[in-house]
Amino acid sequence: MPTMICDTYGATEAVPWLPSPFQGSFMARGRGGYTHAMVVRLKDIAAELGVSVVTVSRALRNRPDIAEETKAKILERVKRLNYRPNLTARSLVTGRSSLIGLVVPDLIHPFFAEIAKGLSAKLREKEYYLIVSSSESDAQLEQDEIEHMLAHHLDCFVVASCQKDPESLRRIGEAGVPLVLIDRSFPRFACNFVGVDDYKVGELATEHLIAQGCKRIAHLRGPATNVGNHRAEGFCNTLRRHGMALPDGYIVACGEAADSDGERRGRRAMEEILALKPRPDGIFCFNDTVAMGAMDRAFEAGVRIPRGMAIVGCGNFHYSSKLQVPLSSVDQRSREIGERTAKMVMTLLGKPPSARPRNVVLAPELMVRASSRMN
Amino acid sequence: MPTMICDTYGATEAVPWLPSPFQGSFMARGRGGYTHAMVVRLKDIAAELGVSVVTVSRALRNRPDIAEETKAKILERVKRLNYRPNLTARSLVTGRSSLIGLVVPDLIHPFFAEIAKGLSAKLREKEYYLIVSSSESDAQLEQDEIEHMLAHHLDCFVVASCQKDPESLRRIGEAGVPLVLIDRSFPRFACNFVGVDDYKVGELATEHLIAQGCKRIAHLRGPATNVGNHRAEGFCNTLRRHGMALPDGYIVACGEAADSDGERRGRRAMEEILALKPRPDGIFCFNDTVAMGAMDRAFEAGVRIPRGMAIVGCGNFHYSSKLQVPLSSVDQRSREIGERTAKMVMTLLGKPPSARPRNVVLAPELMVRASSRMN
DNA sequence: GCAGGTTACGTTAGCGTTTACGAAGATTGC
DNA sequence: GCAATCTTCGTAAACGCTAACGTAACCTGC
Repeated sequence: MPTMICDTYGATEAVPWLPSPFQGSFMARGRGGYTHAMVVRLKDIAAELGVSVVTVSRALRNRPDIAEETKAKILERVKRLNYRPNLTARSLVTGRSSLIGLVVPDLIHPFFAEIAKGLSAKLREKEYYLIVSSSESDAQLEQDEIEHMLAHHLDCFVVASCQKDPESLRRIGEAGVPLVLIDRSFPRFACNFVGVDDYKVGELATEHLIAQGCKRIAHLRGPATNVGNHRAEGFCNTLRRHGMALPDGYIVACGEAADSDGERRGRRAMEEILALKPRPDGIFCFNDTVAMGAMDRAFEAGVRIPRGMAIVGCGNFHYSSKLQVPLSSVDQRSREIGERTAKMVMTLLGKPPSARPRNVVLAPELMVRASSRMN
Repeated sequence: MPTMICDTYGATEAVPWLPSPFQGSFMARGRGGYTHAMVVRLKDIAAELGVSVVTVSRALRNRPDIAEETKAKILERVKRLNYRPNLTARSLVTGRSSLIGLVVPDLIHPFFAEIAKGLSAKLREKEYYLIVSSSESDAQLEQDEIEHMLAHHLDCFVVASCQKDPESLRRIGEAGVPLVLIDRSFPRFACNFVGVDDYKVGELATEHLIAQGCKRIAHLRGPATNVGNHRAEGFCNTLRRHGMALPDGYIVACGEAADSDGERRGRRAMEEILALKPRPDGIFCFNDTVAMGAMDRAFEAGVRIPRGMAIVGCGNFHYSSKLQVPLSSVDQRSREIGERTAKMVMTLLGKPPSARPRNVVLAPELMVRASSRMN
């Protein structure tokens, strides 16, 4: 009975829509829906106290031009009646919604989940909220999502884009909404950006493998985006700087290598690697999922890790340290990306949209584990 | 240089706020902010075509009382001018925001991340959006978040609550907003609910351990919430049904056992287990994180898994299958919870808030892996 | 005692959209 | 051919809030 569904579970007693503590002095919100709940408005409080709506509004927003005494009286009533300002209405007149849009390729991916968490935590302090959308690494879907979210008049967009071409992202700017790209940037598209230096990622991993004594280092590379390209460039240049060879077939493309697919692609890539002669003794993988698949396949072929082949991944996913052979990995500083993004968003909200784009580029950090530790 | 931050990265060419395709026929949005972008309104389209605002609105909402010819003309212009309805304004008058609030204890936790993803995917189809908040398993924070989110006039709340007492959740209902609890319910609080049958979770895991030949089964139990209690009850009753003993010390409490903490608590719990005589030969753990910590500690003590001790976790986290000894785990059907929740939310939106609460209870599914497979 | 300032409010006019209602013109029925 | 309907549109009012301005009342200072 794998999908049994029942409809009686737990206690079924009273409905949670209890009668309100205040006695129905305010009636339902007219036309909109069926809402029979009592929603307190500025008008209600004003009427009760015999002051004007604006005065109540002033008290709530802590404006200077109101007597302390009146303010106290109003705030007391506000609290007692459990008044909540209608942010929708406020938004309509102020032009700010206190909502930030976050679009990422995959919400489950620990990297993006962590960013979302960091971002959300920081924004909360300023009473901003996050509208999230997972684009499933689908460029068209991402585009549609952004288009729809624009209608909600968000104050800022944060996007880890999977577009090939940033053209559709311009529309965000055209709508007058600030945009922060995270993790992924575009070659000829100047834009606020928070992420890690991916060139350094490649450099760091490769330097490490060289330091561990690897002589023939291969790279399972990612897609032809900025991220994939920069990591590959870092890899190549580091080899060159050390005067090391980069034979044909030492760079295997794994494509998108999204979470679900990465392992399979890693396995296939490793098969190509295993067929090489001489066989590489160090592998820098585009991400940890690819690395996991590659490692699995190497095990099956009887390769011992790290002695027979050292492996370094990328992303420092949560489970990487818990694998059979804990995986060395370049950390992407996701938490900090989230927090720094929040900070950037907050400053952006105060600036006119024409301001010069800002970049925050974090240095990656290598976590050395058993999969590449030689001593 | 662990935190190097630079400010020059990638190309810096043009600002993304390009001049709009339409020639400034509509000016900036007045008072609100500094937005110099041109936002097209109903009024603008109406003026261009010499019709009234309402007519344009009718065309956009596909109302019947409009001539096909006029509609076509309007829609063409709408498309050409790249008009987007202002959902904030619409929301103010209709009383619906097309926004759903999701509050979970931890966004990074794969279980909740998956729910968020499933929910978001289904809601997207109906052009609803998700406002998320991570409560960090802090009851007070959760309460504050909900309170703030209420001000945004969301259409529905989806909450995996970490309250001890559901009292604060009533306020959602009082505000006239539907509420769906997920994963966690409350004893005397009737409310819409989507989740897994936690009693069955305990039953399933315990039955399995018994079937594998375990004679002395212990439980590392979770918090004293519905979830923790139901799993423990399922565990106890199954043992009883099979006439098996449950000696003192065979149930060890691990408390909240949130993601970061769970491993540590698992380790500590396992220490208590290891001290028991006779030592248990099967452990049902509250969740996979606890199981991981427990397993680690057991390894250190030289226990062989599953022969010396079989272990079953709960949650079927992504990494559980990739551990040194792949962990058996009761799957929580997170993806389906997300999708079913979306479905419930959608039906709730059409109903008056007084409707009788509905329960969707999914059957858990056991994933048997090496940590408990005896044959 | 009065110009000039300050303090503490109220009045008015929106924000961009939808709903309710009304009215002109076209169409129908007999 | 005229009342009754249907079709297609417009006008007015509202949703809950805030910005801008106005205006009493009260303070100064000399």
